[in-house]
Amino acid sequence: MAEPVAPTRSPGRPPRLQDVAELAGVSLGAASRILRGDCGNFSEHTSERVLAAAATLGWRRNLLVSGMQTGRTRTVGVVIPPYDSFWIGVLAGIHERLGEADYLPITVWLGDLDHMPHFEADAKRGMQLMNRLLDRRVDGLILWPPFGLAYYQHARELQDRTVPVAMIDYHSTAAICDAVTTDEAAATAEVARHLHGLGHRHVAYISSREVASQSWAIERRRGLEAACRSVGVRLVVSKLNEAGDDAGDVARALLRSQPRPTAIVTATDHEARDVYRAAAEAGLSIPGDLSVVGFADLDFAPGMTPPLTTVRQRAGEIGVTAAGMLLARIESPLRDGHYQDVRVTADLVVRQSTAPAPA
Amino acid sequence: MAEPVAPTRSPGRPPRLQDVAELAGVSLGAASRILRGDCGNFSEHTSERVLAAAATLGWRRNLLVSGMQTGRTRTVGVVIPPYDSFWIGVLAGIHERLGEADYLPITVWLGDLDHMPHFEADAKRGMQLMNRLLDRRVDGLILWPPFGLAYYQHARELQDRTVPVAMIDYHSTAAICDAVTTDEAAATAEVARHLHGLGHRHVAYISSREVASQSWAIERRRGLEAACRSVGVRLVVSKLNEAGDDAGDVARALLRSQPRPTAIVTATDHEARDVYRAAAEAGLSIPGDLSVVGFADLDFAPGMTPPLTTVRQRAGEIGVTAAGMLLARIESPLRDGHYQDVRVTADLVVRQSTAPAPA
DNA sequence: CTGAAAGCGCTTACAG
DNA sequence: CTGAAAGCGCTTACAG
Repeated sequence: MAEPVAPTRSPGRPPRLQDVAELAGVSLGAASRILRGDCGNFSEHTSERVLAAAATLGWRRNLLVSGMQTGRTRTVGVVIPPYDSFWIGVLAGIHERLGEADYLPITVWLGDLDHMPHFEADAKRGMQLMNRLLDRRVDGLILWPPFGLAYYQHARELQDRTVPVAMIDYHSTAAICDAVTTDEAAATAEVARHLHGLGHRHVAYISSREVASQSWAIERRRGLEAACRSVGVRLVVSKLNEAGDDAGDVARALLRSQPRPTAIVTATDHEARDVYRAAAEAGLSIPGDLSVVGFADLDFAPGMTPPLTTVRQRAGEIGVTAAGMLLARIESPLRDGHYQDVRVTADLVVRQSTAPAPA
Repeated sequence: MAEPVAPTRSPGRPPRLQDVAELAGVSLGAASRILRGDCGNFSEHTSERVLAAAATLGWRRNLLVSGMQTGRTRTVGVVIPPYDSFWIGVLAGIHERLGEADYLPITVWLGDLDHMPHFEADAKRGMQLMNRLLDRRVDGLILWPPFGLAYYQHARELQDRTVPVAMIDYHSTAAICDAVTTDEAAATAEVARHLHGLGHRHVAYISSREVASQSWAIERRRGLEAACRSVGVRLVVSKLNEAGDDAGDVARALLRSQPRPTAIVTATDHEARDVYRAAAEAGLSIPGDLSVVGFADLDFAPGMTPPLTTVRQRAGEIGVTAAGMLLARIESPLRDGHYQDVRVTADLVVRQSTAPAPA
């Protein structure tokens, strides 16, 4: 590959359909129909001339115009935080599925890999972001739950601009839109069985902030409670504070409690990291003195010391599914009340942070 | 936050400007001007009535239309692989800067956190992706180098559709577009000084694939060569194969070589991981027997055992800078040949993978 | 200070 | 089988 040369800026504007039609010697309307494949009744000769003319001039459809005319932009707004590898995986799945269908996602990011945005603090900004998407006439929206809830709360103010929505990781009893969630019940049952099988009878769970938009957190905790009860494991639950920033403190407190749990399960791998740190401070070895189970299988989990046993959420599949559901909804909008609610399997990945309970 | 209710679908279409004008009792043109802030010569009374009418109806500008009319969509195409935390950071910076300017990035992803795309294999697909962006009339493009090169190589076929481009991590001697790169010379000099100070005199460097689009890889290797020469450290360079997948083999070979280097520097933190593995296999301890320096400071670097000494690239700043340059170029297009070439500082982060050279 | 009219680049009934 | 015309929802000279 040789160094390319800066292109000599060609003076003209992009070619218009008019130019193509003239070059091919047909009317504007004919050219339009032929180029959209609606060539039903044109002679092959004509079709070919038009196609050739378009190729010669380098003409390409102006999607802004067709968007305006047809009301469809083949574009989907996505509001999701690029917070960790789970969400990046979801985003990748969305891009993959939408790309196949020749749709383009338009993503609005908040925060980054270091900072999970705390949406509750700033619902107004959320609406601004969604409006920027709606102003571009996206055909649908894939939303992170805090935005999803804001969207529906402001549905009135949105007036006639509402579009189909798919939410990720939010399960609503009120069925307000299509949703994809992880099968929390099955996943937590696997965790409970795994720990029980290793002889653990006294387990602690560090839950996340359990705010309304985090329905997964509530489901995950309840799932684990039910599963532990059914296999006969005692479970002590702690919840993080409103800010969700005290996992370290919670872990330290747990490790000082008497009797000390022989295993700790955390809402996500993030908190498992804090447990590792607290255990090191307390001079406890993992998994010798303490077993740890995370959730999500984030990218750093296999590299932890020891590698973390965790539940792998299928991020890509979740993204693909959400995009697919939204696409279906865009095609056939609104059969009210028949929203889909898909559960995606998660898989327990046993690594070295779990071992038989100390005697 | 109570469970929201599904909105009763309002029957109408979104309000048009016409509706606003009628409600306010002014002409279409007047309403248009007032709502775009071009209210130069309208009575305050009139302005207020129009604004009120728009608010009442929930009218919002249709950006497809203004895009078509003005030729500006306030949208930027971004083609970048979400491959690791460096690129995610770049993406976050782009979103931040573009958002401030009320522009929206439209990103086309290839690959995901697990798979770095190998673009060279599929330039045709690359052009397709860029065309999908151009068809939506993006005002500019921020490109990953392999795409940037393809873009300029196909500039002819793009005809009059070219838009301003900013490239990340590509430095061209031919100055074909604005570019942001890391200050490789300064960064590698810091690495050389650090190792020299610890007494290392025989160092190995594992370079990346040095294909044309990876100009950073070439610069990084040359920078380190020059820096080592100037401080008096012997440097042995190995390059990865075309596929870039043999870092483990290269590391193992290096550790068997005689005399064995006392330190290994790698093109990125990814290869440093392979070195850790190879060292473990060979029964060598880091940093006791071998010091290791990575590059990028990816998210997993601080969590490695031992935590990796590496050069932190300022991903967010790189993204912000690229977006800013592109925005400037969109405002005042094309003062040919005066492309900017910004170097962003990188910072050596000393952790526990480097120590004095064994005697 | 404000309105009527042409136009952005297409699509889509409707005629022939 | 193909063309002339109206229209999508606005913006923007150009008149008054």
